[in-house]
Amino acid sequence: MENMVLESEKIEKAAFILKTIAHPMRLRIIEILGAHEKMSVGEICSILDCEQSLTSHHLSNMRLKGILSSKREGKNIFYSLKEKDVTKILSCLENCQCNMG
Amino acid sequence: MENMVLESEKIEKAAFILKTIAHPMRLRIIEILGAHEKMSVGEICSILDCEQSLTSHHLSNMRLKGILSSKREGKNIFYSLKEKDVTKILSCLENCQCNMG
DNA sequence: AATATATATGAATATATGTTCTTTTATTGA
DNA sequence: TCAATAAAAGAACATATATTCATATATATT
Repeated sequence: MENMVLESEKIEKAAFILKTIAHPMRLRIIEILGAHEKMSVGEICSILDCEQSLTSHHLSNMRLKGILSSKREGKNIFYSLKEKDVTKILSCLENCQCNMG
Repeated sequence: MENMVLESEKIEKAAFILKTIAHPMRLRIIEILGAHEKMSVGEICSILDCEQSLTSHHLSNMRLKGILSSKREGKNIFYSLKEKDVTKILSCLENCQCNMG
């Protein structure tokens, strides 16, 4: 294709990232971490009003896939965005949405 | 949350859109339609080098979910982006990716 | 009307995802 | 060392998604 924005390898990567974040809870997590630098699992749980285990599954899923990083401090484990840039996808969606659906 | 970019209903919507497009073939379709205004199923098939039925499934999936629209002209059915704004998600990804993963 | 072409549709299937519940591991502090 | 707290990990399950194959529908052409 002439005007391709993304070449083939990058398309795969893009799809992978989108798939990883395409879930309401995970988007909220990204939003929270976009605003907070780092946050413990417990704090995230209570903000999202979501069970520990489920929250933890989502968090480690995103960590495994390279979106988040984590660091233990005492009893807590703090998660943060590996690249703040992901939040740009959210603001982008914010703009797109008015017109769509 | 204080600094929320997206409120709750919009988060759901955003997740829905992301989920809908989070697939290599579908991203390519969006890319193509971002560059072409409208294109027939057959043309899309051959550009993607993808089987008719699979292509059609992806296309109607995205149409059902409000990302694409379609219009028959003779034997062909032409698809187009319902909102060109979706392509912004791709360019956004393009920028994000250099740093991620 | 018969045929060819373009596309959609549906069933079948394999695979992936999301969620819940239970158990385990790590850390701290008594 | 024991109990408490924080989080991870794993099994089980339900649900969703992607793909293939076969068939149906719509249009155009003869």
